[in-house]
Amino acid sequence: MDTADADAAAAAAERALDAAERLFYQRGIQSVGMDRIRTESGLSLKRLYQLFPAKERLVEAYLERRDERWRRDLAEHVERHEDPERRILAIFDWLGEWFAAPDFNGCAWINAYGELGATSDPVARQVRLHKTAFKEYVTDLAARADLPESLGEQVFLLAEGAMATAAITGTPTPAAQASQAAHLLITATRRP
Amino acid sequence: MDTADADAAAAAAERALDAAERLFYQRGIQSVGMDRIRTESGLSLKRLYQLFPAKERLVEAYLERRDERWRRDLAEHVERHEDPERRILAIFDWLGEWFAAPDFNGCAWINAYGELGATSDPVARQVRLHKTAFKEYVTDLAARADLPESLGEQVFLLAEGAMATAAITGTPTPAAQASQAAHLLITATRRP
DNA sequence: TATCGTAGAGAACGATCGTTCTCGTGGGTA
DNA sequence: TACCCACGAGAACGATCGTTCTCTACGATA
Repeated sequence: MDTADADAAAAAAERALDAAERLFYQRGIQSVGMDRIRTESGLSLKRLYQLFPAKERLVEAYLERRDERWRRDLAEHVERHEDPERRILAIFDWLGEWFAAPDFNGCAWINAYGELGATSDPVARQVRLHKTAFKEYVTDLAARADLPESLGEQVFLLAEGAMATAAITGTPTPAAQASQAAHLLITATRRP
Repeated sequence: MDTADADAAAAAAERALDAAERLFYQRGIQSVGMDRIRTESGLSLKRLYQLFPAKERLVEAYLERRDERWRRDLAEHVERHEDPERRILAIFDWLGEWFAAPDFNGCAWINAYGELGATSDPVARQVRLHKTAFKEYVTDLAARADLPESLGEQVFLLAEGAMATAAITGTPTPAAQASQAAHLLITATRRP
């Protein structure tokens, strides 16, 4: 049946992406071979290359799927709050929980850019897409709180700095520090 | 003569590090082979391995030498200003000039951590050393401006976010945005 | 001048990696 | 039942990379 084939392919792609995400995020992209992904996913190498004709495509798909989930999870957390200003600060609560998770290993896109941004245009493009989407989400939250776009951009920079620093230092404290800074910026910007 | 040998070795190491820095910073570490560094430096492979017994050592030395120069250049720029608060903002002027340079390719340490932080302890250590030194410099500037350590940490996060974002977007604007945020934080923190 | 040690140029080695190919098997169809 | 094809397992291939080895030439010393 045609739809059964499509279902099987989709399920196999999910399994491939699950393994790829676990390995790429934890150990970096270049240090994980396709053989390892085959072992971890249980798929044959032939099937893997049918689904993703090159490793680069698998990397793209990994970043794309993670982007959707990452931004969805963030939005779900943020929208548990009603107050528009509180929603901005909720970003940093969520980041703090993420930083403290045992498998936290920094921002997947900052890492991927550091690793392949200079050599792979598709990867660089995927990173830019994610970061502009995240920045737009933050400036959107600012606009809904009657705050200028400039504040959204500043909060975005704080979030980026917190992610980079939490990865390198291995502590979740940058989230709280960035939250305090965002709070100060909001109150300083609120009434000019 | 003994000292002549030492001088020659030091000069050769400089040439190796010059080539390594140019190539590693621009194209990433893993995508540059030792053969390329040999060609670019004009040194023989044997001499290269006498000076740096493994590629990892050359990477360490690259990060270490760049750290010294980066922080020295920053300090020289900052200390052209007398006012302690102005000195903090001068960080972002310097970052803005750096971001606009034609060969800017992000923060060498954030990039190196994304590429090798998970697989190379010496590299991860070198990145942590650089970032803690930079953070201490910023909090020191804050202390000299009678501002709390928390402000220094917030300014540090803004600088990190600006570096990561300038790399990914390819524009120098994050420096100005971070500078505005730092200015707001300073005035909001100055009188409680 | 004859010799010895050193250094450079580049071949060679062993490992790894992305990708493709071969082989064997099992299930669906006439 | 006999045939065919699609798939999985894993070997194989070609390229690359870090590192070492070989060979040759040269310069200092007795």
